[in-house]
Amino acid sequence: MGDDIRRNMALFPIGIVMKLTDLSARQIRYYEQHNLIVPARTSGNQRLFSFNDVERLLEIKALIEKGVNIAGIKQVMSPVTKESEEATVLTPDTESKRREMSESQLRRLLKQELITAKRPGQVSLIQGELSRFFNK
DNA sequence: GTTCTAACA
DNA sequence: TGTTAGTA
Repeated sequence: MGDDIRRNMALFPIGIVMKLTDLSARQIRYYEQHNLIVPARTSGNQRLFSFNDVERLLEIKALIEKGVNIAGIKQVMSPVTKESEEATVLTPDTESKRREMSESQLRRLLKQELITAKRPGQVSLIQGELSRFFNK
């Protein structure tokens, strides 16, 4: 994937990201403090977001709207890793690798369900279930 | 005019 | 989370 460089290119300032994601600057900065996103900085210390950052913010927004708190989002979203592929490949222990695989698959499934679930009647149920795992 | 950090009548 | 203050 040589296209990654484009998606990771830091391009827009927070003002544009606000319109793109419909999130407040306060929220965007807050999510950064919790390492949900790691935008680049200009020499003047101003944030520069990439397409990847915007996508992550949109996922975060979707989860927030589902009633998931920061703690929950941290567990559902994969941490900001740039060479996650390498880390996985370099794992020599086959067993631990399998365990990590199933865990990441679980996270992906859960995230998909959270973002997909759109039925009003089930949202509250999902929120209730999530609180058992994430609220602590 | 925009963004940044820190803080709260 | 909003919002305001004082800068850069």
